[in-house]
Amino acid sequence: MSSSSSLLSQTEALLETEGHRITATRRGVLKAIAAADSPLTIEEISDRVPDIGRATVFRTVKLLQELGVICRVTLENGGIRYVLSTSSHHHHLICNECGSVTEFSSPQLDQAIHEEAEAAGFELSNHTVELYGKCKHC
Amino acid sequence: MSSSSSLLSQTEALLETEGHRITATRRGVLKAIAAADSPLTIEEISDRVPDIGRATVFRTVKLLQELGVICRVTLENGGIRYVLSTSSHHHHLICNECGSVTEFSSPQLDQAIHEEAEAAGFELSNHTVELYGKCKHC
DNA sequence: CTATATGCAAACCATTTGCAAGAGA
DNA sequence: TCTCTTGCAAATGGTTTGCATATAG
Repeated sequence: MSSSSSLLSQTEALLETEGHRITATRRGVLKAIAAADSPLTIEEISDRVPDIGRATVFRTVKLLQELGVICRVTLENGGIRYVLSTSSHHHHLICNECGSVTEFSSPQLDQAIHEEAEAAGFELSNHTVELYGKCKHC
Repeated sequence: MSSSSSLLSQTEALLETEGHRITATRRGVLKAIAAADSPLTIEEISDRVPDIGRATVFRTVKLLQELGVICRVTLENGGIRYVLSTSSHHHHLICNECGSVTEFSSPQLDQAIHEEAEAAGFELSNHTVELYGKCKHC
């Protein structure tokens, strides 16, 4: 389908813009994350690209994160996982049972956040919202 | 003032209820966190209670977290810090400059969150909202 | 008195780093 | 060709664990 290939080419363009090289390794790691239906730990990513060294997986994940292609998800128990950022701005619904993560965006929510920040004299640069619970399948 | 002493006695009651002992160590760690005006890393907590072994600081922080007396704050760069949970439900304004953390609560925000969860058929157990930026003092 | 909590040091484990070889542009 | 990237292995550093001792109840 076109969405995944556009993700790849978007990322390649981004890499180029930022002065990084387009390599099979980077494509591989990105594809592994994109193919998963839930956020992966570093170890899980590593398992999906056995030919790539662990150190490189760490380096690549950090790079993709800096580029905003993937984002870090903190689970309720503190565990760290990575998912594709499908939309530029969104929040997460994280299921404690099956570990699935659903993205959503809510202008209403964001408005409340901006109002709150303004009321506190806070200059907002970013924000995260994570909802934990049980998804409709569990 | 009475608020800090009530925190202490509340915590002691909680410890007792959950079958844990009230010790000078636990009081010390709690006081150290309570006295700080911004969230502390494990190391910073440890520095403030030099007589308590690092391993015990880890154990105590984990315990206080389980009891809901303190909560973990994830910084934008991934760093982990701990603050007192002064109110049962709140969110955080985290300053990237000075590291200060301000708590706030917003019924409006929480309502938007609940609506969003409901719309997704999600059974909410918990949620976190972290706003990153620059506080009014910076 | 008995079970829990603590300190210390060793063990663990995820992540980072240095360096030489490999690969993109 | 020249620089960026990767793999490997070693170093690192934060966190956990085992066990003997101390202490709350």
